[in-house]
Amino acid sequence: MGNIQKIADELGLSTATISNALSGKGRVSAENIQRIRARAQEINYFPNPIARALKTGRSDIIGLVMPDLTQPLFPIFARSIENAAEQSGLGVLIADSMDNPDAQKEAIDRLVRRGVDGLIVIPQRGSSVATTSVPMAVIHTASHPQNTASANHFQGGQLAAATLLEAGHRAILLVGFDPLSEVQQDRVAGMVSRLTGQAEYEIIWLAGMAEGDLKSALRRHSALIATSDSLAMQAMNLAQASGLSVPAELSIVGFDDLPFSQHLRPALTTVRPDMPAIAHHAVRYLASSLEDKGSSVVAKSFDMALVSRDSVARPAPLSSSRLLSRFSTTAKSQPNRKVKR
Amino acid sequence: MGNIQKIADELGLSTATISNALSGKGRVSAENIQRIRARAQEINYFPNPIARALKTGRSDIIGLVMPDLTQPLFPIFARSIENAAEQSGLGVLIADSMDNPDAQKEAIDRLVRRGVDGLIVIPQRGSSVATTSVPMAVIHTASHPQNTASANHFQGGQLAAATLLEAGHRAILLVGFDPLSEVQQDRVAGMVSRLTGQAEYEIIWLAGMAEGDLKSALRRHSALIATSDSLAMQAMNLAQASGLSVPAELSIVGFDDLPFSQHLRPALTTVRPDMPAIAHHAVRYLASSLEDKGSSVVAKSFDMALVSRDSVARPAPLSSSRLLSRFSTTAKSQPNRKVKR
DNA sequence: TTGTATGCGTTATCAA
DNA sequence: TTGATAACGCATACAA
Repeated sequence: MGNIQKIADELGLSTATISNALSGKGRVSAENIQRIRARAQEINYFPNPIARALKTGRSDIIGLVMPDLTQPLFPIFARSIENAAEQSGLGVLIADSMDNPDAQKEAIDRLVRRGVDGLIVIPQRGSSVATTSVPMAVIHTASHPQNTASANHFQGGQLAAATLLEAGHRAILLVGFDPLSEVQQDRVAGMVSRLTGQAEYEIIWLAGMAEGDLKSALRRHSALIATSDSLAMQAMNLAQASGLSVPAELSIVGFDDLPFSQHLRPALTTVRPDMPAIAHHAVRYLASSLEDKGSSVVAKSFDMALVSRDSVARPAPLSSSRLLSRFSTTAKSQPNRKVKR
Repeated sequence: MGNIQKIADELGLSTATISNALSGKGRVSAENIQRIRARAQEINYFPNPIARALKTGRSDIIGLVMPDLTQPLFPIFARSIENAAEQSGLGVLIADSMDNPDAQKEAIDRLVRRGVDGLIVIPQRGSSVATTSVPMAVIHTASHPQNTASANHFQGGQLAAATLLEAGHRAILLVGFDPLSEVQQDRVAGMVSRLTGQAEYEIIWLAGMAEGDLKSALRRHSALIATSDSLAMQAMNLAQASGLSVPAELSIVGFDDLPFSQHLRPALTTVRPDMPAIAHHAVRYLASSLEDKGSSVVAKSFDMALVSRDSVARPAPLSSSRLLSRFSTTAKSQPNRKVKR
């Protein structure tokens, strides 16, 4: 590996000609293009990206900021983004925003100071992102004003609800974690929109809630949709621990299709975001913002898909084991508190 | 944000003086240092990292190559590495090596061509890493010649085994996935070393094996150690599905402390690698290789720690429910096939 | 079609 | 203590 000067000297040409031949931009004789390309191959020459960046003002590196690299969804994001970016000749610099808005701002600044051309940001729950000096694609929810690429969480919620409806369920528990999360809100809103008038439902937010409350809520429904697979797993474990059979007595649908979901017992039916498409669109948006100032790529939301596995079944008839198990438990039967809105 | 020239003009000084004042290297009058620093603050000046990199030959960016960004362990790695790198003023560029040695080589090359100063590589199962033109820290196992920082998988295996021994178990199943994985081999070797002469054990590799085999093996032991939490989860699910109570009838210990492990029922007792320490050491090694040629930092292995949760109990006495449940199952009782070595 | 010259922003050498 | 200047490797405007 040498530099452009070396090739120029070896071939008795000027650096300009080498540069032109290699980039294909300038007009160079076919013969020289041949020789130059061949020589570059031989010495395994690649243009120094730093020098090029200094000259062109573009580093061809984008930054990826995520709330918490520890989240199980992160690898799926990261991989899709890295692949999409690589296809566009872009490198990906990562930063952990530590689940904290100040740290998020800090992380963004660090990346910008490092000279990234653009940013892909997955914001914290409920936070907005300060604008920056470089173009930014934010992956959030369709309802968020800053959003450029997202899963269609609302449609995903509808899909989950429809699945349960079709299986015959008429009393469905909707389990979220944090009502401040716009993603979770959108998912729940989708579920509600599909369920209204078709089935009874109850919404329960787990953040800061006693486990016993979920436990008793479980017994009042024949099916449950959780806003994430992690939540679904917790609910499944709790249900099974308290003697409820899944899916015979309780059907469960999750969200995200996390890696462990297929290994659950029963394997979890879940709603999966189209990460490759989302990542690709976010990267395309950035790339286009870098070319021309009037970024022609518009915000977009990608439909979610049902991954049908084993955690959904038809509800048990009322006279079945479900009732028996109800009586056998010590949990006091409570009046149904349906939440409608 | 401007450049060094701008400050020089505004203050009527030369760029050299500005540079010296800001870096603290050259000798500049205390008064001018004051003025220059103040002005830099005001206009929010930061040195252009690209220009600096071109001049110094260092980008202050390191590359992180992982087998499969989709692995649940990745986020834990990535976060620790990013934090450690940031502390040393280094950025982290990621590349996905797609669980495929060719792609791994490809990923490394891409990163090097992008101008990273060094690399942190977590190699594929069983693969080695070709040497590169930049320093490289590999995170593997202590027994691997290229290793620079690793969890002490052998000691972790011993720790898991000791835990079970202390609880009184004397028939222990060792569950791995892929015998080609050196990490898994080291962990199992540690278990075996601690168990030999103290208890009966059997080793089972799940890759390409029928589920029924694991199922029947489960019934022949009072406890199980899996080489990863994912495996532990699968085993736990299988055990519970076939009527074995955990931990009353089967104790389980996992590895890695993946995020979902605390949400399992029962919460999984597991052996956790000290990721922050490993990451810190790998980064320190790289940083030191960048300073001086004779990298003074030496390879190191970090002890693993037991995370004690609810999946381990004393074994049930022979006359207890364990035997009852044995008789109640259709699984044909098999002669014990103990594997020793 | 090819070559010369300049500049991107910084650091470093050397002279003042 | 400070300043003029060169150099890092490349891309490009312009001259030949």
